[in-house]
Amino acid sequence: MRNSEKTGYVLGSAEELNLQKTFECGQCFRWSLGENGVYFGAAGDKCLKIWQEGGQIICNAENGDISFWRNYFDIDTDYDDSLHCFSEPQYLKTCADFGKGIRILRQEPWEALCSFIISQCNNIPRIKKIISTMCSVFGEEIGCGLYSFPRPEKLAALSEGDLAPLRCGYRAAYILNAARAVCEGSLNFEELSTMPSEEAFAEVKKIHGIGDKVANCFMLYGLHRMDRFPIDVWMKRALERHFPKNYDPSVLGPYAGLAQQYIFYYARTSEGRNNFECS
DNA sequence: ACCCAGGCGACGA
DNA sequence: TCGTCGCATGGG
Repeated sequence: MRNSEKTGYVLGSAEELNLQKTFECGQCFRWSLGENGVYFGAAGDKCLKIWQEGGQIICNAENGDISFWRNYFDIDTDYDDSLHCFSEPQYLKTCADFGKGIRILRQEPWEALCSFIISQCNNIPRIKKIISTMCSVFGEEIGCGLYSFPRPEKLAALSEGDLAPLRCGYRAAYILNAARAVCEGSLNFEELSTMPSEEAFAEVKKIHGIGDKVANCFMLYGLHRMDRFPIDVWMKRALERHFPKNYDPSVLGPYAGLAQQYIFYYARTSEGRNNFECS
């Protein structure tokens, strides 16, 4: 599996893992496109460089922890298995074809929860900026010029005033509250990951500042619960315009979350006034 | 000036 | 259970 050039490892094919779509579909906020088509970014306290060479995706992990990244990119899941669920309506099929190569990243639970608390009533470039500042101010250096995502223990000890440099407004109180809930044990990621989906959903929503949308995003991206179907303003518009009235996404079964990602990405890309990146 | 952004909680009907 | 509002900030 070892690539002949540099210290790169072959993660998979560009067919099954499309870097541009995966990083820019709105599920994660800490990846950037650098020189020569090389993406660099971080998850938790690990950084990575990753790029396409021919039909293959090659990565270079600073500490060589390849199993972490195979898990992160969900390499062992065959996404084609889900496609038969997305044959109707036609709009969904279009979205799924368009989004082929997107992978639902297995992000660290706290990072996903905190990121999507920040995302509420916010735009993607600004979400990225707030998270980047949060990491550089409260995280540790991890190489590549990047910083780790601050642990809840670190944030729980802070005051709202300490978060002022983030310029995240009213979300600061929600961040601190969630961090404290994690530290006190009232929000336990390991317990949540073993609970039935709806039960875990109700449990997460007990935290002040976490509603339907953030709870679903946390479960989909932070716990890899692929049945969750977050609905934001973009999804709402897409559902109103392109799906039957009172459409029930649970007909998408265990892959509803993946369908949601395809729809969100397609809606933003094809109908979007705003793009994903800063102008 | 006004509107919007991967929302949420409080409040009133 | 439903709609409406303020919340803090920045960009178009």
